[in-house]
Amino acid sequence: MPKRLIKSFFSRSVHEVAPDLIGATLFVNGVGGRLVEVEAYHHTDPAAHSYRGPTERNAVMFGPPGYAYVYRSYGIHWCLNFVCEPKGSASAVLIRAIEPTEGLAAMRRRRGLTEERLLCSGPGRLCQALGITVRHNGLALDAAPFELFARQTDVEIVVGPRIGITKAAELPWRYGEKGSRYLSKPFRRES
DNA sequence: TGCCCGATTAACT
DNA sequence: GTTAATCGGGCAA
Repeated sequence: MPKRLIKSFFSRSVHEVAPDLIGATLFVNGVGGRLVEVEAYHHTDPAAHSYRGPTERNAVMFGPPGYAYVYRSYGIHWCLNFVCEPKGSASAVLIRAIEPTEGLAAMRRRRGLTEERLLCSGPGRLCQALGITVRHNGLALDAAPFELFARQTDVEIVVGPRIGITKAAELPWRYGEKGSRYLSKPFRRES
């Protein structure tokens, strides 16, 4: 029986939570799969939305851990984050890619695609496939429509610089499952 | 108020 | 490899 992730799981440093999320499973209304790629955003990090202090958009990041922070990216896409650390530290993990296992038909309908590998391989793509929008902003991760379970087997984790940012771009705060076909982009070294 | 640009994606060449 | 799509946050004026 898989172990459900509860709020205490998220009440730690983003740098501990992020690698621990690789191999965990996420479902939204029963649709989802294995997390294979995430990135850590710390409040002292110039690339983090919380870096310049609280605003209407990032308010959830300043609340307690174990909640979803959803924001619009490039005016088009939605991106899903998990708030971590003690309340007020305003740090979060961005979910970047999922290996789809449940609800493939619903994902294909939402994405208008048939190719499985591209269904959830990117932060905007996975939100579209799982039906995540701003309606999910601020919802608890241990209650419906979310279901989040710890990984049950060991995984090999690779680390690298984060994608698509200009500030603090050199920090190796991107985590992925070694060799996964569902990554948004390959990691430079997989050894 | 106006302007710039981003934790992106897909459709181009 | 390049670029358009599209919108709200953040900051200058």
